Amino acid sequence: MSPGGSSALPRSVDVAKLAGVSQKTVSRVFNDEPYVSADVRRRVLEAADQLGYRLNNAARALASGRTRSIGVVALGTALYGPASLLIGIERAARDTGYALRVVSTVEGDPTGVAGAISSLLDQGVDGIVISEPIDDGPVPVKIDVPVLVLGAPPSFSGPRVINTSVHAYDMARIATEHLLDLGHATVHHVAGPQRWFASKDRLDGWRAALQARNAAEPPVFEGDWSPDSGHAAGRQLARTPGVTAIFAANDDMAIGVIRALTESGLRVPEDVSVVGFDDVPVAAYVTPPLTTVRQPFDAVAREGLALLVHAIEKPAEVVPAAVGQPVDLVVRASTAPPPA
Amino acid sequence: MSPGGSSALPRSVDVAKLAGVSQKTVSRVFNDEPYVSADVRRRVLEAADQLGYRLNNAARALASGRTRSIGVVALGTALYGPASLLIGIERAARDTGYALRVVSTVEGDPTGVAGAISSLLDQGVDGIVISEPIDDGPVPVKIDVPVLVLGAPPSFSGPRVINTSVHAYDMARIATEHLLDLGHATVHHVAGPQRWFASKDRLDGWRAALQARNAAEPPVFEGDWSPDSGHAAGRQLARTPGVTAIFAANDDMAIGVIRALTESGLRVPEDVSVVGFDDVPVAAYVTPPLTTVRQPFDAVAREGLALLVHAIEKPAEVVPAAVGQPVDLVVRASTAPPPA
DNA sequence: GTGAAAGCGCTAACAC
DNA sequence: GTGTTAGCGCTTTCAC
Repeated sequence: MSPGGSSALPRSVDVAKLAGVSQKTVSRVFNDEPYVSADVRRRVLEAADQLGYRLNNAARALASGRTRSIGVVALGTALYGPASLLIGIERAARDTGYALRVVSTVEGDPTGVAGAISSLLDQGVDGIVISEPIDDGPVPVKIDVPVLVLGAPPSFSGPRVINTSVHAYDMARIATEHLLDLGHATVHHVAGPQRWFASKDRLDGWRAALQARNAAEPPVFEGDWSPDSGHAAGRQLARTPGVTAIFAANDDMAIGVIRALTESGLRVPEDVSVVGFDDVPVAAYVTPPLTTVRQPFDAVAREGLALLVHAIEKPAEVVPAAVGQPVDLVVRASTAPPPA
Repeated sequence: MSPGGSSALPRSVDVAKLAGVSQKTVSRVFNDEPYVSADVRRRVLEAADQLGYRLNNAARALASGRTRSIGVVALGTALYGPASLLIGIERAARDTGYALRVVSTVEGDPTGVAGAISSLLDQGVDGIVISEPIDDGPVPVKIDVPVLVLGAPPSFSGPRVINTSVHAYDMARIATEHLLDLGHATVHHVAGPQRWFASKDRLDGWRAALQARNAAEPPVFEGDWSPDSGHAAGRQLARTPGVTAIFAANDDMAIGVIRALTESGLRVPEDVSVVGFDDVPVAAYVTPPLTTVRQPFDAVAREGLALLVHAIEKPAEVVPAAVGQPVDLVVRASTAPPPA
């Protein structure tokens, strides 16, 4: 073996030499630029293949000033909603040709979202997605790339911020109306943590539905998305007279609520109806099968990413508004008319 | 506004100028190199802060040949196990100071894992993590960085491949033995897709437990991790005489199985015991609360990442073997002795 | 259609 | 302790 022999990775000059063209031509081929003859293109590709050449992304980023990657601020949780959304973002990003850098906000980290954004900016990204945002106070970071906020009301604003909503508000409203339509006098709500915009949205939707029907607004229970917190709320609700309908802000809490009701001797849906939110895979297989709301994570991610890429690639143009995505109420067996 | 005025991002020379030092000194400060006087360090930091300076990661990567990022090949699914593992990886990576690039293998993509790895290599990573690997055939990519395979037997091998196991084999064995210990003559198994190494491991553990006790090995049902597939298996099992104990390869399928049994008029656990795998959050709140196996995702990710970083930073040294992480059998109410 | 030269913003190796 | 000099491997600009 010659010293340093075959270990060094080939560079575009090596490909150029082998193909008998200039280095610039290799660059043209790898960037799909026009004005390269079919013959030259083929020769370059062949040489590259033979050498095992890969474009050096760092050099490309340095020279062009663009990283071709998007940063995601995710939540460090395996909750069905956030996890599904992250997958949708990954898929959508790949389709647009952007790579993904992911940072999670840590529970209890004082720097929160701002720290995550700062870290992404350090890494170098052309745009940022804030997925399932939580209200973390102001974000004191100078952000010089477009930001997409997925699923939040426009409270998170700025010069280059794009907001899309997952229509959680409408969905919560529809879920609540479903219960009202069945004849329930009012609907109790087990909310998520109020720092999450998703929780606020659902709370507001629930409230709006009650107000539109002049239904009394009972006190809200605030859970933490866990079945455990749903269970705790359910135990209290079971002791509260007149509770016939409950809307939980996610399926896990709904399942906890149902268990607590059942343990207290109440039947679901004969005595109390329960609606969840998310349509987790097991929702159809718990007892009773859960009426819930299905969110179009993939479509939301795809629409949002398209807008973000637009903002990245055409900074001068105005970003079109998000259309929003339709949602489904999935009626199963956990809801029924109130007891006579 | 002066044209092009304040929009350009500051570079390290700008900081150097402002602080009255050389550009190299700025570099030293930002890389925590020794031999910088406290006074100079402070001045540089102040100047940087004033200008809003950030190190340009692309330039750094180009000059140093290291990207300080790790690529993850994830599965494009919100399944609890894979999602939890991904979060664990993100957390562990952040603690080691590496950034994360994520690519998912797409269902039905012919390039599969190889394509994902290739994409990461294009993006530029110092190491690769293959999380929850599936058997995707050979990987015909020349990989010049260390690779960590999380949770697979060493079938995925190569010069710089590190294997760690989540001890799924042992866990499956313990789960099966739990049922045998309760007095069941044998245990039926609802497996995951056999392309997943995780499924194979669990299947092998189950089989080993049966063989060690000379229990008959009933035919295996292969599901796809979904409650739906568990439900289908459960319907068949309900019709099969002599079924008193079932081990499902994940909780979702276990929940589907339980529902099918219940629909067929069988009681869990009085007539049939069911064990799941994962300990999803709702496991304690379904009916009956599910006996299952809890996996130490965070510890597994942390151990694996530590080994990977070791391999990245000390290429010459031998990577120590993975110790493996302890696991828990969580006994709840879905298991009991067989009917008399 | 293709090529030559310049430079992106850093780190590496060495000098002082 | 600090500064100087060369690149890292591309893209950009402009010439032909």
